[in-house]
Amino acid sequence: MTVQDLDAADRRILDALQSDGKLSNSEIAERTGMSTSPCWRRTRRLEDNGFIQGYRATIDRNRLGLGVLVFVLVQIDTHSEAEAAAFEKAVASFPQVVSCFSVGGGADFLLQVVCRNLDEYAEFSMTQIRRLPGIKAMSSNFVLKEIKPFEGWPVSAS
Amino acid sequence: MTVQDLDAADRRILDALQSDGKLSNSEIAERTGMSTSPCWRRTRRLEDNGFIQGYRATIDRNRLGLGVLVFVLVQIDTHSEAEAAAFEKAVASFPQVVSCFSVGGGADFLLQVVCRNLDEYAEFSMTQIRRLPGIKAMSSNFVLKEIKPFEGWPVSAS
DNA sequence: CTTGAAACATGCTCCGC
DNA sequence: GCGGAGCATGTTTCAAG
Repeated sequence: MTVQDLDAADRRILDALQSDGKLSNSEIAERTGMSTSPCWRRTRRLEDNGFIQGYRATIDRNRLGLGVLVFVLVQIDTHSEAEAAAFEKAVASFPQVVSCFSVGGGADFLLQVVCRNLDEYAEFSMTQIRRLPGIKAMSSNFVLKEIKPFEGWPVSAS
Repeated sequence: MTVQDLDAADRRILDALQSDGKLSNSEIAERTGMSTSPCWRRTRRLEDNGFIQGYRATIDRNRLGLGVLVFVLVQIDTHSEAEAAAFEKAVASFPQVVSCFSVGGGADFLLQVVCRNLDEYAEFSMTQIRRLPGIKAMSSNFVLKEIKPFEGWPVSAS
Protein backbone atom coordinates (compact mmCIF):
# COMPACT_ATOMS: atom_id res chain seq x y z
CA MET A 1 0.00 0.00 0.00
CA THR A 2 1.53 3.26 -1.11
CA VAL A 3 0.58 6.89 -1.24
CA GLN A 4 -1.43 6.36 -4.43
CA ASP A 5 -3.89 4.21 -2.52
CA LEU A 6 -4.85 7.08 -0.25
CA ASP A 7 -8.11 8.73 -1.12
CA ALA A 8 -9.56 11.92 0.26
CA ALA A 9 -11.18 10.11 3.18
CA ASP A 10 -7.89 8.52 4.23
CA ARG A 11 -6.21 11.88 4.11
CA ARG A 12 -8.89 13.44 6.26
CA ILE A 13 -8.35 10.72 8.84
CA LEU A 14 -4.59 11.26 8.84
CA ASP A 15 -5.10 14.99 9.12
CA ALA A 16 -7.49 14.62 12.04
CA LEU A 17 -5.27 12.22 13.97
CA GLN A 18 -2.22 14.32 13.29
CA SER A 19 -3.88 17.28 14.93
CA ASP A 20 -5.42 15.29 17.76
CA GLY A 21 -4.28 11.76 18.42
CA LYS A 22 -6.84 11.23 21.14
CA LEU A 23 -9.85 11.51 18.87
CA SER A 24 -12.15 8.55 19.25
CA ASN A 25 -13.28 6.63 16.24
CA SER A 26 -16.75 8.14 16.40
CA GLU A 27 -15.29 11.64 16.53
CA ILE A 28 -13.10 10.95 13.49
CA ALA A 29 -16.10 9.51 11.70
CA GLU A 30 -18.13 12.61 12.44
CA ARG A 31 -15.33 14.98 11.38
CA THR A 32 -14.61 13.15 8.18
CA GLY A 33 -18.21 12.61 7.23
CA MET A 34 -18.45 8.86 7.28
CA SER A 35 -19.96 6.36 9.61
CA THR A 36 -17.99 4.59 12.27
CA SER A 37 -17.38 1.23 10.63
CA PRO A 38 -15.59 2.30 7.47
CA CYS A 39 -13.78 4.96 9.46
CA TRP A 40 -12.51 2.37 11.90
CA ARG A 41 -11.42 0.02 9.13
CA ARG A 42 -9.59 2.77 7.32
CA THR A 43 -7.83 3.97 10.44
CA ARG A 44 -6.73 0.44 11.25
CA ARG A 45 -5.50 -0.03 7.71
CA LEU A 46 -3.46 3.18 7.97
CA GLU A 47 -1.94 1.92 11.20
CA ASP A 48 -1.26 -1.58 9.91
CA ASN A 49 0.37 -0.30 6.76
CA GLY A 50 2.68 2.03 8.63
CA PHE A 51 1.20 5.33 7.51
CA ILE A 52 0.49 5.96 11.17
CA GLN A 53 3.69 5.05 12.96
CA GLY A 54 2.38 5.66 16.44
CA TYR A 55 0.96 8.17 18.88
CA ARG A 56 2.81 10.54 21.17
CA ALA A 57 2.06 13.07 23.85
CA THR A 58 3.40 16.52 22.96
CA ILE A 59 5.21 18.00 25.92
CA ASP A 60 5.91 21.67 26.62
CA ARG A 61 9.67 22.07 26.39
CA ASN A 62 9.80 25.26 28.41
CA ARG A 63 7.69 23.82 31.21
CA LEU A 64 10.20 21.01 31.43
CA GLY A 65 12.86 23.63 32.09
CA LEU A 66 14.58 23.14 28.72
CA GLY A 67 14.79 26.80 27.83
CA VAL A 68 17.60 26.58 25.29
CA LEU A 69 17.03 25.06 21.86
CA VAL A 70 19.88 25.11 19.36
CA PHE A 71 20.33 23.89 15.82
CA VAL A 72 23.96 22.93 15.38
CA LEU A 73 25.54 22.55 11.97
CA VAL A 74 28.57 20.29 12.04
CA GLN A 75 31.18 19.69 9.38
CA ILE A 76 33.45 16.72 9.75
CA ASP A 77 37.00 16.45 8.49
CA THR A 78 37.26 13.22 6.69
CA HIS A 79 34.30 11.62 5.09
CA SER A 80 35.47 8.13 5.88
CA GLU A 81 32.57 5.83 6.54
CA ALA A 82 33.96 4.58 9.82
CA GLU A 83 34.40 8.07 11.21
CA ALA A 84 30.94 9.15 10.16
CA ALA A 85 29.45 6.06 11.76
CA ALA A 86 31.31 6.72 15.00
CA PHE A 87 30.08 10.30 15.02
CA GLU A 88 26.49 9.23 14.40
CA LYS A 89 26.56 6.68 17.16
CA ALA A 90 28.09 9.06 19.69
CA VAL A 91 25.73 11.89 18.85
CA ALA A 92 22.63 9.73 19.00
CA SER A 93 23.50 8.63 22.51
CA PHE A 94 23.36 12.12 24.01
CA PRO A 95 19.96 12.89 25.55
CA GLN A 96 20.50 16.59 24.81
CA VAL A 97 20.57 15.80 21.09
CA VAL A 98 16.90 15.33 20.34
CA SER A 99 17.33 14.89 16.61
CA CYS A 100 20.16 14.48 14.14
CA PHE A 101 20.23 14.44 10.35
CA SER A 102 22.96 13.84 7.86
CA VAL A 103 22.68 16.62 5.30
CA GLY A 104 24.16 17.58 1.96
CA GLY A 105 24.86 21.16 1.07
CA GLY A 106 26.63 23.54 3.42
CA ALA A 107 27.21 21.18 6.32
CA ASP A 108 27.45 17.47 7.05
CA PHE A 109 25.17 17.08 10.05
CA LEU A 110 22.36 19.04 11.58
CA LEU A 111 21.76 18.48 15.28
CA GLN A 112 18.85 19.72 17.34
CA VAL A 113 20.02 20.21 20.92
CA VAL A 114 18.18 21.19 24.11
CA CYS A 115 19.60 22.34 27.41
CA ARG A 116 18.34 24.02 30.56
CA ASN A 117 20.35 27.19 30.02
CA LEU A 118 23.23 28.71 28.10
CA ASP A 119 25.85 27.60 30.59
CA GLU A 120 24.76 24.03 30.24
CA TYR A 121 24.81 24.32 26.46
CA ALA A 122 28.29 25.84 26.47
CA GLU A 123 29.52 23.03 28.66
CA PHE A 124 27.81 20.36 26.58
CA SER A 125 28.83 21.61 23.16
CA MET A 126 32.43 22.22 24.18
CA THR A 127 33.12 19.11 26.17
CA GLN A 128 30.92 16.59 24.36
CA ILE A 129 30.26 17.57 20.75
CA ARG A 130 33.40 19.54 20.00
CA ARG A 131 35.61 16.75 21.29
CA LEU A 132 34.22 14.09 19.01
CA PRO A 133 36.87 12.93 16.55
CA GLY A 134 37.05 14.49 13.11
CA ILE A 135 35.01 17.65 13.70
CA LYS A 136 36.07 20.40 11.36
CA ALA A 137 33.56 23.15 12.03
CA MET A 138 30.53 23.78 14.18
CA SER A 139 28.00 26.59 14.13
CA SER A 140 25.33 27.05 16.76
CA ASN A 141 22.04 28.61 15.77
CA PHE A 142 20.13 29.51 18.93
CA VAL A 143 16.37 29.57 18.63
CA LEU A 144 15.07 32.98 19.59
CA LYS A 145 11.44 32.46 18.63
CA GLU A 146 9.29 29.64 17.37
CA ILE A 147 7.55 31.08 14.34
CA LYS A 148 5.85 27.85 13.32
CA PRO A 149 6.33 24.85 15.57
CA PHE A 150 6.13 21.45 13.93
CA GLU A 151 2.62 20.08 14.03
CA GLY A 152 2.73 17.40 11.38
CA TRP A 153 3.21 16.91 7.66
CA PRO A 154 1.00 18.46 5.00
CA VAL A 155 -1.44 15.69 4.23
CA SER A 156 -3.91 17.17 1.85
CA ALA A 157 -1.94 20.11 0.52
CA SER A 158 -1.12 20.93 -3.07
CA MET B 1 2.99 24.56 38.76
CA THR B 2 6.50 24.60 37.37
CA VAL B 3 9.22 22.10 36.61
CA GLN B 4 10.28 22.02 40.25
CA ASP B 5 6.97 20.44 41.20
CA LEU B 6 7.68 17.39 39.04
CA ASP B 7 8.83 14.38 40.98
CA ALA B 8 10.21 11.13 39.62
CA ALA B 9 6.73 9.62 39.20
CA ASP B 10 5.53 12.57 37.12
CA ARG B 11 8.58 12.28 34.91
CA ARG B 12 7.98 8.61 34.37
CA ILE B 13 4.44 9.38 33.26
CA LEU B 14 5.63 12.05 30.84
CA ASP B 15 8.27 9.71 29.51
CA ALA B 16 5.79 6.91 28.98
CA LEU B 17 3.22 9.09 27.22
CA GLN B 18 5.89 10.69 25.09
CA SER B 19 6.89 7.30 23.78
CA ASP B 20 3.35 6.00 23.44
CA GLY B 21 0.44 8.38 23.65
CA LYS B 22 -2.09 5.61 23.41
CA LEU B 23 -1.13 3.95 26.68
CA SER B 24 -4.13 3.34 28.88
CA ASN B 25 -4.11 4.58 32.41
CA SER B 26 -3.72 1.09 33.77
CA GLU B 27 -0.73 0.51 31.51
CA ILE B 28 0.94 3.73 32.66
CA ALA B 29 0.25 2.77 36.25
CA GLU B 30 1.86 -0.60 35.73
CA ARG B 31 4.88 0.85 33.94
CA THR B 32 5.48 3.53 36.50
CA GLY B 33 4.88 1.34 39.50
CA MET B 34 1.85 2.95 41.05
CA SER B 35 -1.80 2.09 41.24
CA THR B 36 -4.34 3.48 38.86
CA SER B 37 -5.92 6.23 40.93
CA PRO B 38 -2.84 8.34 41.73
CA CYS B 39 -1.53 7.68 38.25
CA TRP B 40 -4.73 8.99 36.71
CA ARG B 41 -4.73 12.07 38.95
CA ARG B 42 -1.12 12.86 38.11
CA THR B 43 -1.69 12.45 34.38
CA ARG B 44 -4.69 14.75 34.53
CA ARG B 45 -2.70 17.30 36.50
CA LEU B 46 0.06 17.22 33.88
CA GLU B 47 -2.53 17.79 31.17
CA ASP B 48 -4.37 20.53 33.03
CA ASN B 49 -1.17 22.38 33.83
CA GLY B 50 0.01 22.34 30.25
CA PHE B 51 2.96 19.99 30.63
CA ILE B 52 1.17 17.74 28.21
CA GLN B 53 0.05 20.00 25.37
CA GLY B 54 -1.78 17.34 23.44
CA TYR B 55 -1.54 14.09 21.58
CA ARG B 56 -0.65 13.50 17.96
CA ALA B 57 -0.39 10.64 15.53
CA THR B 58 3.08 10.30 14.05
CA ILE B 59 2.88 9.87 10.32
CA ASP B 60 5.47 8.35 8.00
CA ARG B 61 6.68 11.15 5.79
CA ASN B 62 8.00 8.89 3.06
CA ARG B 63 4.79 6.89 2.86
CA LEU B 64 2.98 10.17 2.28
CA GLY B 65 5.19 10.68 -0.75
CA LEU B 66 7.12 13.55 0.81
CA GLY B 67 10.55 12.23 -0.06
CA VAL B 68 12.45 15.49 0.15
CA LEU B 69 13.20 17.11 3.53
CA VAL B 70 15.29 20.25 3.59
CA PHE B 71 16.53 22.56 6.31
CA VAL B 72 16.80 26.02 4.84
CA LEU B 73 18.86 28.73 6.47
CA VAL B 74 17.68 32.19 5.50
CA GLN B 75 19.34 35.54 6.07
CA ILE B 76 17.28 38.64 5.58
CA ASP B 77 18.56 41.99 4.47
CA THR B 78 17.15 44.50 6.80
CA HIS B 79 16.26 43.62 10.32
CA SER B 80 13.33 45.95 10.39
CA GLU B 81 10.53 44.62 12.53
CA ALA B 82 7.92 45.07 9.85
CA GLU B 83 9.89 43.16 7.27
CA ALA B 84 10.63 40.31 9.64
CA ALA B 85 6.96 40.09 10.58
CA ALA B 86 5.95 39.97 6.92
CA PHE B 87 8.46 37.22 6.27
CA GLU B 88 7.25 35.20 9.24
CA LYS B 89 3.64 35.47 8.22
CA ALA B 90 4.31 34.51 4.62
CA VAL B 91 6.52 31.59 5.52
CA ALA B 92 4.10 30.19 8.08
CA SER B 93 1.34 30.10 5.49
CA PHE B 94 3.14 27.67 3.17
CA PRO B 95 2.14 24.06 3.80
CA GLN B 96 5.57 22.91 2.59
CA VAL B 97 7.17 24.78 5.49
CA VAL B 98 6.47 22.44 8.38
CA SER B 99 8.44 24.42 10.94
CA CYS B 100 10.17 27.77 11.19
CA PHE B 101 12.39 29.27 13.84
CA SER B 102 13.96 32.65 14.24
CA VAL B 103 17.59 32.01 15.17
CA GLY B 104 20.62 33.94 16.30
CA GLY B 105 24.08 33.05 15.13
CA GLY B 106 24.91 32.34 11.52
CA ALA B 107 21.47 32.87 10.03
CA ASP B 108 18.21 34.63 10.77
CA PHE B 109 15.65 31.92 10.13
CA LEU B 110 15.69 28.17 9.96
CA LEU B 111 12.94 26.57 7.90
CA GLN B 112 12.08 22.91 7.67
CA VAL B 113 10.59 22.21 4.27
CA VAL B 114 9.09 19.08 2.72
CA CYS B 115 8.34 18.36 -0.92
CA ARG B 116 7.51 15.35 -3.06
CA ASN B 117 10.73 15.51 -5.06
CA LEU B 118 13.64 17.73 -5.97
CA ASP B 119 11.85 19.37 -8.86
CA GLU B 120 9.05 20.43 -6.62
CA TYR B 121 11.52 21.77 -4.07
CA ALA B 122 13.42 23.71 -6.71
CA GLU B 123 10.19 25.23 -7.91
CA PHE B 124 8.98 26.03 -4.41
CA SER B 125 12.20 27.51 -3.08
CA MET B 126 12.82 29.61 -6.16
CA THR B 127 9.36 30.94 -6.81
CA GLN B 128 8.01 31.18 -3.27
CA ILE B 129 10.77 31.54 -0.67
CA ARG B 130 13.40 33.28 -2.74
CA ARG B 131 10.94 35.90 -3.90
CA LEU B 132 9.92 37.02 -0.45
CA PRO B 133 11.05 40.59 0.15
CA GLY B 134 14.34 41.25 1.91
CA ILE B 135 16.02 37.89 1.48
CA LYS B 136 19.78 38.24 1.49
CA ALA B 137 20.98 34.64 1.45
CA MET B 138 19.55 31.15 1.47
CA SER B 139 21.25 27.82 1.94
CA SER B 140 19.47 24.52 1.48
CA ASN B 141 20.60 21.55 3.53
CA PHE B 142 19.02 18.43 2.08
CA VAL B 143 18.47 15.58 4.49
CA LEU B 144 20.29 12.48 3.27
CA LYS B 145 19.70 10.28 6.29
CA GLU B 146 17.78 10.50 9.53
CA ILE B 147 20.33 9.59 12.17
CA LYS B 148 18.07 10.26 15.13
CA PRO B 149 14.51 11.28 14.39
CA PHE B 150 12.78 13.44 16.97
CA GLU B 151 10.91 11.35 19.51
CA GLY B 152 10.43 13.76 22.34
CA TRP B 153 12.34 15.80 24.91
CA PRO B 154 14.66 14.34 27.49
CA VAL B 155 12.44 14.11 30.54
CA SER B 156 14.51 12.35 33.13
CA ALA B 157 17.97 12.95 31.77
CA SER B 158 20.91 14.56 33.55
C1' DC C 1 -2.69 6.35 48.89
C1' DT C 2 -5.30 2.28 48.01
C1' DT C 3 -9.18 -0.79 46.76
C1' DG C 4 -13.56 -1.63 44.73
C1' DA C 5 -17.49 -0.61 42.22
C1' DA C 6 -20.70 1.63 39.33
C1' DA C 7 -21.73 4.40 35.11
C1' DC C 8 -20.31 5.47 30.98
C1' DA C 9 -17.77 5.52 26.58
C1' DT C 10 -15.07 3.12 23.44
C1' DG C 11 -12.87 -0.52 20.75
C1' DC C 12 -13.71 -4.22 18.12
C1' DT C 13 -16.29 -8.12 15.88
C1' DC C 14 -19.94 -10.06 13.51
C1' DC C 15 -23.60 -10.09 10.37
C1' DG C 16 -26.79 -8.34 6.94
C1' DC C 17 -27.17 -5.08 3.14
C1' DG D 1 -17.60 -1.76 -0.05
C1' DC D 2 -21.07 0.25 3.72
C1' DG D 3 -23.82 0.53 8.15
C1' DG D 4 -25.88 -1.24 12.59
C1' DA D 5 -26.20 -4.22 16.65
C1' DG D 6 -23.76 -6.41 20.43
C1' DC D 7 -20.21 -7.76 23.46
C1' DA D 8 -15.95 -7.13 25.77
C1' DT D 9 -12.69 -3.83 27.46
C1' DG D 10 -11.18 0.51 29.24
C1' DT D 11 -11.99 5.09 31.24
C1' DT D 12 -13.68 8.05 34.67
C1' DT D 13 -15.65 9.16 38.92
C1' DC D 14 -16.75 8.34 43.63
C1' DA D 15 -16.98 6.26 48.28
C1' DA D 16 -14.78 3.92 52.04
C1' DG D 17 -10.67 1.89 54.49
